[in-house]
Amino acid sequence: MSFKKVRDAHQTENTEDYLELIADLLNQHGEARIVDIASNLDITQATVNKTIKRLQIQGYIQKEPYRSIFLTVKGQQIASQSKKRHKIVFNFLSNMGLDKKTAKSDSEGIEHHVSDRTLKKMNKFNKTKKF
Amino acid sequence: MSFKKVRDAHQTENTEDYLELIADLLNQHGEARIVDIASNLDITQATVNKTIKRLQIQGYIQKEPYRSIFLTVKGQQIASQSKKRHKIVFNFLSNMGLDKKTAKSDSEGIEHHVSDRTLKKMNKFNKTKKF
DNA sequence: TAAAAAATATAGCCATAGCTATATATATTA
DNA sequence: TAATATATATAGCTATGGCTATATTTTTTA
Repeated sequence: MSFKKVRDAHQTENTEDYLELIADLLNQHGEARIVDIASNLDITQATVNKTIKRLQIQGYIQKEPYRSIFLTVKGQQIASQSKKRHKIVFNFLSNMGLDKKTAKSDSEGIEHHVSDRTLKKMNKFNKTKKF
Repeated sequence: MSFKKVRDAHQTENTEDYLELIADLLNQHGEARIVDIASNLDITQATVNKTIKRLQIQGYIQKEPYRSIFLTVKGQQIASQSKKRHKIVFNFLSNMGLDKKTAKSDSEGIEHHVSDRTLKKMNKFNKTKKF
């Protein structure tokens, strides 16, 4: 038994949640502000500020002080992969017959722990309704 | 969008991994030692020692210094619930047609993020091969 | 435009989970 | 039984992600 993969996933999980959300905010409102991220994630602005700083250092986002947030190419790639995975998992859960709320909430947790292999199966099922 | 549930799950995730593993070790070898947990989780004994102390303080395990580990009733309950969830998810992934290795690895990540509602659907599918 | 409100930033705190290095206790074996 | 090996414990470090309180900057509005 090895949980190393699970732990590694955790390291990137928060990053993926942020980047996916930032991409959504940029699409929906043209900008992503700390205050919006905070309210969406239900955490304080101070916490968001700190994480944003890390994401910036790690090269996922680009930002000037007191200005709103943009994704780097690296950040966009992660965000779009993440979004894609999220959609497949959400659709799969929905196709299983789960209500929207459950599918939404569970997919947010599960998306980070699904291998490409499993994702492919889910995707195939979404399209053909067969495994 | 709210990731609060995801974060709450994280808090208990490591706890569940430990308790499930300790239960397995107790079943298989009659005792659960720090050294075994460390090798199973692929982390150092020092880290295990620290976490074990937390689990003890939180009332999940019972332990004397330099002695092996036992689960409290509270710990046993968590371990068995966790094991049950894990099995359902693993079987579901297997039934989807995934190989054992993938099913094992993905189920370890997914088990902590699956709601009761989703679990029921998976269980039903495992039994009837239909949703 | 000046005052008030909102957003952002910073400092300092906590808990968790990793690590290495080292000390101590227990078990094994020569 | 004494020496060695193994297991456990502790100290001290890092990074992360929460928090509150407070400062600063930007935006809004009176």
